[in-house]
Amino acid sequence: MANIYDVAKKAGVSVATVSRVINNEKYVAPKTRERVLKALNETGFIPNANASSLTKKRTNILAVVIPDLTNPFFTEIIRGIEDQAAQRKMAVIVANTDENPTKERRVIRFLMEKRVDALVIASAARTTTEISPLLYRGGVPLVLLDRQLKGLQADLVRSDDKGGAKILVNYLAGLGHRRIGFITGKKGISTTKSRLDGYLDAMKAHGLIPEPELIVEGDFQQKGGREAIFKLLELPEPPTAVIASNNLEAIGVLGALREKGMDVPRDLSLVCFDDIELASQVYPFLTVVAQPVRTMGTVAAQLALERLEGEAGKEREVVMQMTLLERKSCRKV
Amino acid sequence: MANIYDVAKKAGVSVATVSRVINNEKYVAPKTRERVLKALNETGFIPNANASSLTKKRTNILAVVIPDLTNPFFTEIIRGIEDQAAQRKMAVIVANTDENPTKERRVIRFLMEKRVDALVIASAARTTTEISPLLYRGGVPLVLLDRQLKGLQADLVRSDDKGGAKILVNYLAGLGHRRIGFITGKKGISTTKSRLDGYLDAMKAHGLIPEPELIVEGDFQQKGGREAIFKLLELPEPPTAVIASNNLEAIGVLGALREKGMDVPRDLSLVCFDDIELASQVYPFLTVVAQPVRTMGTVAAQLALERLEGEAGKEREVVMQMTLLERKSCRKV
DNA sequence: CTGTTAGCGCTTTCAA
DNA sequence: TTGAAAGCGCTAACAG
Repeated sequence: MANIYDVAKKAGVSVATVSRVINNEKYVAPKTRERVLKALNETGFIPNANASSLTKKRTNILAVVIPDLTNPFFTEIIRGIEDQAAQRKMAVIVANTDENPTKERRVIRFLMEKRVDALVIASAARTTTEISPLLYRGGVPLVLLDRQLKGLQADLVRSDDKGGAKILVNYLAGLGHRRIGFITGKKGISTTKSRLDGYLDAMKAHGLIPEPELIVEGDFQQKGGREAIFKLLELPEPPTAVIASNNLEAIGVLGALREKGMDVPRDLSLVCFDDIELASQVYPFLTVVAQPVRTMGTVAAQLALERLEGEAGKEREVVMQMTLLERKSCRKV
Repeated sequence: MANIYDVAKKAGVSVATVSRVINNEKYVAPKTRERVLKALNETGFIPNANASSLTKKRTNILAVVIPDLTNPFFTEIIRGIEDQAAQRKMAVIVANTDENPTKERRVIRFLMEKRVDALVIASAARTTTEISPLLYRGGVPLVLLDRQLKGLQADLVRSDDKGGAKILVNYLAGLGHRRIGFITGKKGISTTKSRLDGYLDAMKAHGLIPEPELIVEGDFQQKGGREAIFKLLELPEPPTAVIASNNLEAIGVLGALREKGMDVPRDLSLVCFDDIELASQVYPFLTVVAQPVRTMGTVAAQLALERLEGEAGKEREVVMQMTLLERKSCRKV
């Protein structure tokens, strides 16, 4: 492949001039520019961004690290990030960690080695120490998305998880449910805790004792939802309603219930966090509390890019409100 | 940030030695290695991959370019690609083009500048010329996914679109439908044409004249499906069944129908290409022909990486079979 | 306006 | 087993 010297030779100028043309600098005589442009075309030159980033100390990459690429919650967020990045001429690259902290470490390491300019991450890590040394050393603008990492000095964009849980409990209690089961998220993730806390608070506020047996651990995946609901159904006195800590868990529940020949909402009421837009358009079924996903993406990207452009100062936290989308997965009791 | 010289100084060795340790080469005395490792740690050194790729001429990046990150069809494929890439220690980065050829051009250009090692792409381009010069110049192993680009010398992994269309028509005809509408995909995309061709063939095979008015242009997006179904419903004699060229179009149709107070399948039977796994688990509704998405991803990655490892030879084409998933969106007539 | 030249951070001969 | 030094392809003073 042609390099800048080939182009320079062909155009009869120095590499500096070619560089100027490539980077659209002024102070190149129109005629010279033309000759260079011609040479550029003839050689089929494609600049080596790795070389240039070596001197420029900029890659123009905004990296997004998310735990599950097949969860529409995250892909919608990415759209928001892309919108914002495009405006600043930054390229977005996406990396997936599969909710796997080890994989996440590798991915982050990789991105740091590539010297990406900024990082937006919904972390699968349970403790700050799993990734923070890497992050600090990199010294890259960092925005935490959806999930907080305590002690990590970084901007944070999240939703009001506690509030969301309360909305859900209030809704179910309003329908007359008293035994409300709760499937938690993945252990160690901040949203898992907040959502559970919100559930506990709201239960108490309704005078309902949240019995430990009603709370089962999940993993933010279908599998966890599936296993959790089996446990709940085995209870001497099973819940009449269940809250899943995210959309995928709810789907796991639905699948398990179907196998058992049970019907939602006839035999059990079900709600969860996070919408699945496509599904709800196919058939508006699942009642959920939704987050303003796209906006969360935009805001996260904004924060990251502001830092890049030199905004110093203390880390900021942006909290979004959740909204109840009532559909048909619950019944009065 | 520390560079290799800082480490070398701290360890009291030359940069060459440090480089050897970083890259896990042999012929480093155990003692020396230890000292270097120590210095590596103390400095918090993170190698600059851009610098190393300059000399190594390898980035260890497999790039995936897809037209719609929110379409589960594509995200599932990515999973397959990731599986395969992980085995070869390649990192996967994903870029989204929004079905926009211009954006796609920019994205590809960007990836070529970054000198990614291989490219898997479901192209939004309508003509080869839109992107091929770029691709050829880059000289990068290239695998086309789902969508063919005629004249582009590249491996191809796709499904039997014509066959899928036939399955769908046969199914509907079997239910007694004779006026079967067809919403095409985005103009200029290979799958759009193949699916339409399959529809036409199959209709004829059933002795049904595929009237032009029954064929409406879509765009592989919800919007297109929505607009198309409005047109079909305005027909003097509307179809009793409709085939959408992909999952998102079908969802657009469903939304439009709901607004009109129409019910599927009571008032209209609906089928489409490509499954939406999550949705079908929430409520198994839409009857579709599905492609073995995950496998398509793995195969695509395999082909790409084989080329990278020197496999020369003529371009290969892998064709997958489609499967009918019968659910509840159709009725007998 | 243009060219020369010294890096950017790392790898890779080549000698020792 | 180790180090010196010449690149990899580009940018950024600096001088002219």
